[in-house]
Amino acid sequence: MKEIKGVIAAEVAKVSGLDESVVIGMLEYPPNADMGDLALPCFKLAKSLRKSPAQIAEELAASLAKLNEIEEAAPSGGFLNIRLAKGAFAEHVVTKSINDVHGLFSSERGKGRTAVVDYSAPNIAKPFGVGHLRSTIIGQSIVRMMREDGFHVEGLNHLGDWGTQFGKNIAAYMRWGDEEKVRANPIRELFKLYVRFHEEAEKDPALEDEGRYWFKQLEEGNEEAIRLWKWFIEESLKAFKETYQLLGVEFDHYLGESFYTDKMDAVVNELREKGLLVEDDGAEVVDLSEYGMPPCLILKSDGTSIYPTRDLASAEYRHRVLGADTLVYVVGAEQKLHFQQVFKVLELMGRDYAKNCTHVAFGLMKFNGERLSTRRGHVVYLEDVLTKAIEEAAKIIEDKNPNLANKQEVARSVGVGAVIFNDLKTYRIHEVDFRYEDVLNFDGETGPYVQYTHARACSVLRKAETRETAWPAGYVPNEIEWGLIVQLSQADETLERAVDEYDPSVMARFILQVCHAFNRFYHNNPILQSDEPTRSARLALTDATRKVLAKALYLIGLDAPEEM
RNA sequence: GCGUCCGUAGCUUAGUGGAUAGAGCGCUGGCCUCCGGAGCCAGAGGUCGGGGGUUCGAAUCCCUCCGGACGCGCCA
Repeated sequence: MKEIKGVIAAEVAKVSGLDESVVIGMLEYPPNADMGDLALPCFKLAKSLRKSPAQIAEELAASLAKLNEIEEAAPSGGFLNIRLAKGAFAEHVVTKSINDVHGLFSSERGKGRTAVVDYSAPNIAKPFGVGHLRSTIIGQSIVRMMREDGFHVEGLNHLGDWGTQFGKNIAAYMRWGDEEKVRANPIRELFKLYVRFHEEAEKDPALEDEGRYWFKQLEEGNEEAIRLWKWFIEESLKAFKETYQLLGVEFDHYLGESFYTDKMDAVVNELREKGLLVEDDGAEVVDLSEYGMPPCLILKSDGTSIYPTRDLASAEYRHRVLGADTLVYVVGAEQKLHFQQVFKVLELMGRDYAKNCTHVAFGLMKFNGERLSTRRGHVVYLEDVLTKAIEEAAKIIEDKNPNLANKQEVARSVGVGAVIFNDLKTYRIHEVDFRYEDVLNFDGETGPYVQYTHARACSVLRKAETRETAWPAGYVPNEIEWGLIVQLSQADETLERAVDEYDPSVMARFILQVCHAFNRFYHNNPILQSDEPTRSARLALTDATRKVLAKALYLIGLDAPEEM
């Protein structure tokens, strides 16, 4: 669609004297399909051209009508409504979908650039709850979409593997821990010990000192402390990786907070040399009052570092070692101020990549309207949620398609897809209230629905018994076929907007639009029983839809089973 | 107190300067001798939180009030 908009805009630019890119931005889709395929509101042009909008629309209509790509251009109350030449456009879109679906989506805008995307970031020895789901799948989708757009992307998992909590973990394990239990169920067992530590510490405050003592031991290299800490990480990571595998999520780097312990001095020294550090209440901070922000804490009053320091060191590492010119952080909205501060400090340090740092914030996840609180032990394990969804999918498969070959694998794809899609279909800033009744409902605008649509297209093509499909030259689509083609043609604009806004929900909504259009087409137009050339055209359109859906589903992290 | 974000149908939401505010769930009623009914079609359901303003045009931009969430140094 970008291409055809360019052609139209060039012509409008020539006649009106406006900038071509401005005209492209003004082109919109009419609210009603019978008005046309594209529309240009001419009201804004009235002032500069000193003519009435209606007159401008009329004049533009006359010159646009001459273009081969346009069937009709009609002025209507200050709007210019444009109908595309359907046959040629359809052939172009369908052919591209079938033979070069990557090209349909992408013009590789990110070519030559490198981005590091930070997502998921669970805490070692803590539950991986539904709350972590958002960062994980939004991040994974952003990684895939940016790669599609031509970026070189390094996906990074910034594990919470350092801090005073590990002193508590060690202390708790030494008092009450059982190696076998931890091995069998590392996260749940370690978390149980952690919760117990807090409970007992209420009665016996001396425990807190014990926790602090063990963290100090850890920092000073006590062998036993380090051995346990490494073991907790190893066991936790094993468990996390199982979940990632279930979700189909991957990382290029696992770099925890501890990785930066020896890389922070350089940052602190540079800040000091540049005169950015000031003493405040015993701590050292960067004053940001000039920019309307509270100071950014760099060293605590006891001289130790804190998370902004770590984030500065890690940004440097991502830029220098990993070669990133673009840094993306998929982290909850509650940390917005923190990232604004860190990015501002990077700017004050003279880092030019500071302007390419983005905090991709998302809203809190609630469970049945309640806030989840790890400390209070109010967690919902993602593992349990996924298991439930997979069981539900298996039940429905048993009911609707009992002869399916690889039921287990498909149930996994569908169950996990339901959970992922339920989350990604909503604008990421909104809070999400996680409810089983919604997640386990497979009707309507859901993961199973879009996967089903893809499987259905595959089924038609299987029955057609043709390997190659192609749009018959000169075939002009009917209204319903056209509706689907117009949807497919918007793949390029969709990817660009989704990447620019770092928002997978843009892609999810595109998928729903394509699915609605395809199912409408499917119900109203016989494919296999049609005469030529209609049969070929409809098969090609089905093939095009299948290819577009498979790609788009991949971009938001869903599998696209051919049967389900 | 200051700052940021959110408020659209019973519920979940799309639309963020253009034409009659679109969907899904739930509810009511149709559609399988036909390519997969996890589907399709139709219906009921809306003071776009309230009020002011800017504009040819406002759900969208500005101001203000109300409701909710989240931040505002020694956790991350």
